[in-house]
Amino acid sequence: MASSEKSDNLRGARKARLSRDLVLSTALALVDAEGLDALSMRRLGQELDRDPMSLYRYAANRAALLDGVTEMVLNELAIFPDDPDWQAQLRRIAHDLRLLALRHPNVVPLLVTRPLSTPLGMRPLGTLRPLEQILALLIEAGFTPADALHVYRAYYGFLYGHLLNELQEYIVDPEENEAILRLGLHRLPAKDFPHLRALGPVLADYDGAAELDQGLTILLTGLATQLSPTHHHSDGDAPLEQTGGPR
Amino acid sequence: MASSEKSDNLRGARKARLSRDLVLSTALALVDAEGLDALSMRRLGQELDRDPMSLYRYAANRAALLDGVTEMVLNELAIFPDDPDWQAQLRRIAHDLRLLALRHPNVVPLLVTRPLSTPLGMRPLGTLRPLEQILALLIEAGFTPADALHVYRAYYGFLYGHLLNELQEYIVDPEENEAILRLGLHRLPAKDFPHLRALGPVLADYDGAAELDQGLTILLTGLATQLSPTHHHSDGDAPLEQTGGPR
DNA sequence: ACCTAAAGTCTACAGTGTAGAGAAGTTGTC
DNA sequence: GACAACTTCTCTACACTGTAGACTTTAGGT
Repeated sequence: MASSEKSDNLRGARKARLSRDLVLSTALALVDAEGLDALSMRRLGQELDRDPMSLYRYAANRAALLDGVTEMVLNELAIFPDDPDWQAQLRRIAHDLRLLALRHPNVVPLLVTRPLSTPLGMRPLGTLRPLEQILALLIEAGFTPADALHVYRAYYGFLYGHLLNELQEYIVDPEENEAILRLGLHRLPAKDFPHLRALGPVLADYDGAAELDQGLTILLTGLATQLSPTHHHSDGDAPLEQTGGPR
Repeated sequence: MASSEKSDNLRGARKARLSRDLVLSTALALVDAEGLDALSMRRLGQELDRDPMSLYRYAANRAALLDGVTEMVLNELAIFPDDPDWQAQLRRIAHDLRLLALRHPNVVPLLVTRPLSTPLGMRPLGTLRPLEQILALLIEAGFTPADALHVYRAYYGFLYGHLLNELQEYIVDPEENEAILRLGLHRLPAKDFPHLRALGPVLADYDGAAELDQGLTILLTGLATQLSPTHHHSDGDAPLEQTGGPR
C-alpha cells in the first residue's frame, strides 16, 4: 500500500526532525486507528518516514514506547487540586477519564496493564501525576494523608473497574452492536446460560455515564460513613497551607 | 528446572498423548512461573516435548490459547447460585477471586484485558460462567433480572478495580518489597510528588483483604439504598424493603 | 572550514505465529 | 492378519517481530 518511500518528500520538502512528542503522538494515532498490534517499530517508522531504528532515540524499547503512549493519554486528563469541593471534583475527573477511555479504547489495556508490570516508583512520571494530584486534592480537602490514600484507592479502583466493564460491552460500532451482540448471545447454549441470554435487550442499551454516576454516588456516600475530612490538620503535621501558592 | 528435553522419556516411556487440558495447564504453569511473555508456541511445545505445531490441534491460535488459560483459571472459582444469603456469597466470591489472582498474578492482565477485545457472546464459555451464575444468584435472591445485571456490574467492576489496585502494589516479593518500593519512590522529584513520597511507609503495608472487605461493605450498603430484592420470590430470609427503583 | 555531538540509517540475528503438506500413529472392519 | 479411515504429530517455509552494533549523514558552534 504505502510503499511511497521517498516520493512524498522529493521536491524540497525536507523531512521534519523527529521529537519524542511527534513519535508518541503518531504512535497514539496509529493505536487509535488500527489497534495495539499495529504498533510495531517498523510500522511506526514507516508512518514517520524514518528508519525504525531511529525511534530508539526517543524510547528505549517497545515497552517504553507503550508507556509513553499511556503517559500521553493521561496527560489529557486535567485535575484541579485546589478545588474545595472534592466530591464534585472526583465526579468530574471520573467522567473525564471515561470520555478519554472511550476516545482511546485501544489504549485502555495499556492503562490498566502496564502498572502491573512496573513497580510504582519506576513508572513514568506522567502516569503518577493523577495519583499525586488526587492525593493533593483530598489532603487539601482535609483528609489525613493515609485516609486520602484509602479514598484514592477505593475511588480509582472503582473507576477503573467501571471502565473495564463498560468497554467490554462496547467495542463494536453501535450500528452493528445489537446485531452482533444478539448473534453472539444466540451462540450460547440455552441450557447453561438462561439468564444471560434473557438479558440480551437490557445489555443492548448501556448508559455508561449514568451507571458511572450512580456508582460514584454509592461510593461517595459509602465513603462518607467511614471516612471524612477532619478539617483541621490533626496532631502535629506541617502547616499545609497553599492558598494562592505557586503551582 | 524442567529442561529435561527427552531424558524423561528415554527408556520406553512413550510420550503421553496430549489433551487440551494438559496443554492448557502446562501453559498456565509456564505463565505462573515465568510470565506471559514466556508463553510462546515454541516454548510451550518444548515444555511438552512436542513440535510447536501440534499445539494447534488444541487451540486455534495463540489468542485462543490465552483465552484457554484464563478459562482454566476462572474454573478454579466456585459459585453457589442457591445460597439465599447473596451478600455473604458475593463477599466470599470476592475473596476467593482475590486469592486466585494472587496465586496467578501473571494471568490477571489476561483476565481484565481479553474481554476487551472479544464481544461478549464470542467469549469462551468458561469465562461467562461466573457472570451467569452470579446473575442466577441475584435473581434467585429476588432481584429483577435487570437489577441483577446492575448489581453485577457494580460488584464486578469494583472487584476488578480492587484487584488491579492491589496487584499494582504487590508485584515484587515481600522481602524486597519495601526496599524496592522506597528506592522507587526516592527516584521521584520531591518538588512534584510530595504527598506520594510522604506516603512511602503507608504504601509499604497494604492489607488487601481488609481493603477489599471494607470496599465491599461500602458497596453493598450503598447498593441496598438504591436496589433491593423485590422478593415476590420464594420464602426464606428477611428482605430489605423495596424502594421504588430510580430511573 | 573544521570539529563535535546528535540524529538517522544499514545490516544482521535470534525470535515470533502459523499456513501447508506430509508422516506417524491409532482405531475399526473384515 | 490386511486394509482403510481418521486423528495426531512433525517438517519446512515465510513473513514478521524487537533490537544490538557499526556506520553515515546532518546540525551547530566557533
